[in-house]
Amino acid sequence: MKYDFREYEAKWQKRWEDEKAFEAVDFSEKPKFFSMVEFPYPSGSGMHVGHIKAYSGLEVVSRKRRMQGYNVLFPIGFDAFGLPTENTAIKTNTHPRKVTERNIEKFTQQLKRVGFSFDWSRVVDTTEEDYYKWTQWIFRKMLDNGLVFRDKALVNYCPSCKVVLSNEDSQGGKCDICHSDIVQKSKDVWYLRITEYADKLLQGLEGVDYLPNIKMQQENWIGKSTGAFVKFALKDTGETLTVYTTRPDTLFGVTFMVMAPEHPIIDKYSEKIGNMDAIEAYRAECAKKTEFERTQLVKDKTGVCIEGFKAVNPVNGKEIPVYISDYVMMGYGTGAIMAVPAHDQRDYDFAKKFGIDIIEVIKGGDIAVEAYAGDGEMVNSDFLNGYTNKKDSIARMIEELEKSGLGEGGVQYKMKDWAFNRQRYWGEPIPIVHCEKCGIVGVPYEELPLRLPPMENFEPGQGGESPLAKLEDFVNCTCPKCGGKAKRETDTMPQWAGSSWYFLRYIDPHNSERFADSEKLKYWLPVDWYNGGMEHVTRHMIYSRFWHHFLYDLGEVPTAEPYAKRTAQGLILGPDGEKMSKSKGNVVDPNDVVDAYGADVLRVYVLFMGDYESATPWNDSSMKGCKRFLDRVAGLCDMAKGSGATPELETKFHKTIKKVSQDIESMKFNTGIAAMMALINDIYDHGSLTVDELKCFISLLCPYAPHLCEEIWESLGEKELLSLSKWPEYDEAKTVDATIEIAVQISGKLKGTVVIAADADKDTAIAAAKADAKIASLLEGKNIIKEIYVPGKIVNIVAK
RNA sequence: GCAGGCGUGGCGGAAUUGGCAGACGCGCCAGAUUUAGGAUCUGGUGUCCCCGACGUGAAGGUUCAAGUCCUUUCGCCUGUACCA
Repeated sequence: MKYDFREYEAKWQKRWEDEKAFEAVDFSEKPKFFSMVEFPYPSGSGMHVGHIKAYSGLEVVSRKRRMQGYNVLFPIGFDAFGLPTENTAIKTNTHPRKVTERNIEKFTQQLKRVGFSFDWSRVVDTTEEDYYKWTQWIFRKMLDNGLVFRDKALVNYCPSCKVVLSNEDSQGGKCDICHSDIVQKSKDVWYLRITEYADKLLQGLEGVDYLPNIKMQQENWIGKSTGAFVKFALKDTGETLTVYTTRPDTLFGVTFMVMAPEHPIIDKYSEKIGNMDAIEAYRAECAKKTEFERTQLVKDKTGVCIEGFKAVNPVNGKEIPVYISDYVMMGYGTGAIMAVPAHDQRDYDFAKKFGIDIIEVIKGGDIAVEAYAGDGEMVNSDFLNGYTNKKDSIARMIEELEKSGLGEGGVQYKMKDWAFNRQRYWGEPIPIVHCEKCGIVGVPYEELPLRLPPMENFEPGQGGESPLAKLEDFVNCTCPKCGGKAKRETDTMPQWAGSSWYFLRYIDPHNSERFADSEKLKYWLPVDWYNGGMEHVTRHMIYSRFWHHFLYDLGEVPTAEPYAKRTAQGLILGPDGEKMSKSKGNVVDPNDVVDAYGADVLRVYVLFMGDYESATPWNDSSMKGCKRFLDRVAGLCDMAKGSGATPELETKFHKTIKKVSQDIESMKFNTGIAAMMALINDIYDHGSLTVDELKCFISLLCPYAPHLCEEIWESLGEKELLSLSKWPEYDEAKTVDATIEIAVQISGKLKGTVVIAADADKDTAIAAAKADAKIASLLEGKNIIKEIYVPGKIVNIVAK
């Protein structure tokens, strides 16, 4: 047979679809396997080969599991709300709904051409009303449960485009679109209180099977720290300034305090402050910097000393100055710090610049040169003097603080609450109304979905408001509570919302009563294996784990954790070794590859090109090697006759089945394919194989190159689909060779090899090695000091 | 700065608990076939001073034995929120 993919790829794709070969069955008796890939954002430029690699991993796993008798749910959908679609809509004067439909169609066509075994009956689209109804429903539940609140926040604002920008779109303080200067603007923001779940999210990591680096990234993102809250009296105000510190035991080394420039206490006492002008000027400077810029570590600290009040160190009564500086953020801790310049480099730099005292309280460094952050004996610290273990000194200080009521132990998280509103059209409307009398009122559940109203012009409203603010019919409404006049919230949800629960909708995508049926949830949850990009392992995964934990607490889902296992694929780089991007012109379109080489070659190549978890550059000629491999597979048909096993090949077959099976489970697809290539080389060397062996070979290859394998399977007279037939099994005993070649070393240097029985004992192996003529001559006249035999590997004779 | 990761032939990459470094593929070289190109087939291909020695970013160390373990160091990539 020839590898003539144009003849049959479409044929098999149609047959899989006609026979519903890959549709999951709810409540099947078979063991369930829920494998999920990150659903794509359907962009206008279509898919690139990176998507194909991202999906091919679990595609192969899923196909193998089906052949092993699992009831597999391998779904796909579209995360279709988002800014790029809205921008395309504005630019081309097309409704985002239309743009989305067009893009989804394009993606669907591309995905189907590659022959992915998705369950196409369960496709979800986050922008459909019967999907976002439930996104809004979950949000409403959060509102009812006190997890939604409103607060002021500083946002990146482009005065020219009149839009709020993400940090990503405002790097370097310039707007990504028009390149004008960004300003920091205070704005009302809806928050989800994710910090309430910080501990649960941290503890939940203990029971899940994520790659270790993924787990660590999530732990660091949540960032739990233990320390103490300490109260400093502000003299002449009656106010206390509370700070958070991880090292309360360094309190005797505090020589000044720093507040974030935006700290509200400054405004409260502005009349007492003598240099308010200087402070306002400094604040104006800070407002120009984005958070991104403020967070760049700079040696040269800036700040202003507040004239008007001083703080009192609670442990020694010393009066110390209070500064404002932009290295302190409102968003972490309390927005103010106690500065210990001797033992914190940032405080040290600040103290040096402003000529503030530096008092050593931990011995071990040279504070004339730099801050010392290591451990050591406590000095200059009254009752803490002599402590050498920081755990003890911290505990003692907390004890003292709590006794005197000047502070208490506490924990802090790096993780911030989730800013949940965007001033955009193409997103889920936030189901809230603002009533003059009742305040914030949720839209009643029976009124969901709160539909995105039709609109012509998606340009943002005045002063960076959502486009929806321009629609009076939408904005003006009656309060669900009192029936009086009210206004709707016009902001929409961020893109993260729809993707926070989509795995639940796959389980029951057409349910109109509930987001998913409880029994089905019980059957399918958790997702057994979730694969996606490294860039989503913190934000997306933590957000969706948060939503799931919340639903679990409500009793709506049967598991606390949504994902039992998580892996991540590496990027495909352009042929130039750079990240693929339109602007660099190094993007490879999967359609072009399918046209020229066929879907099977594309599938095999993206998994063979390198380690699945690492970034690998695309290489056209390397892909041709995969084409040659499939040519040779097709060629096996002409060599196959008879049944049973070929003695010369039998062990090789069993070894290959084992290797391919294991490598799929550990996502070492490249070495699994290499094993099949090595086997086919052996078969060609041997010159023939049996029909049974051919069937075994194509069964192993089927998850990778299903079209070709189905075609060969059919040509052998089989009527049922290979994709649903049995995965080959191996006999462990037959994976071992009778004789093996082992290396022989003399004093650790390789000198030759010798063939011995696989089960030979140490004496036999060493005797065989010594019997070798070359080894014998090299050993002549030498004293043998030690003889080592590592079974199946090596003999090492240490001689002098 | 912090966190995570990576350095192996001309290239992508292989190497259980330390046990024959370079599997498999690309590329390259030679031969066969072909009017030529392409395709295909066969053989070869880490380096060198080639019956021997040297080789996994660099330098030390542990060991009978190190790509793998330890120390120091250099370079690169990714994420990032100066986190008190």
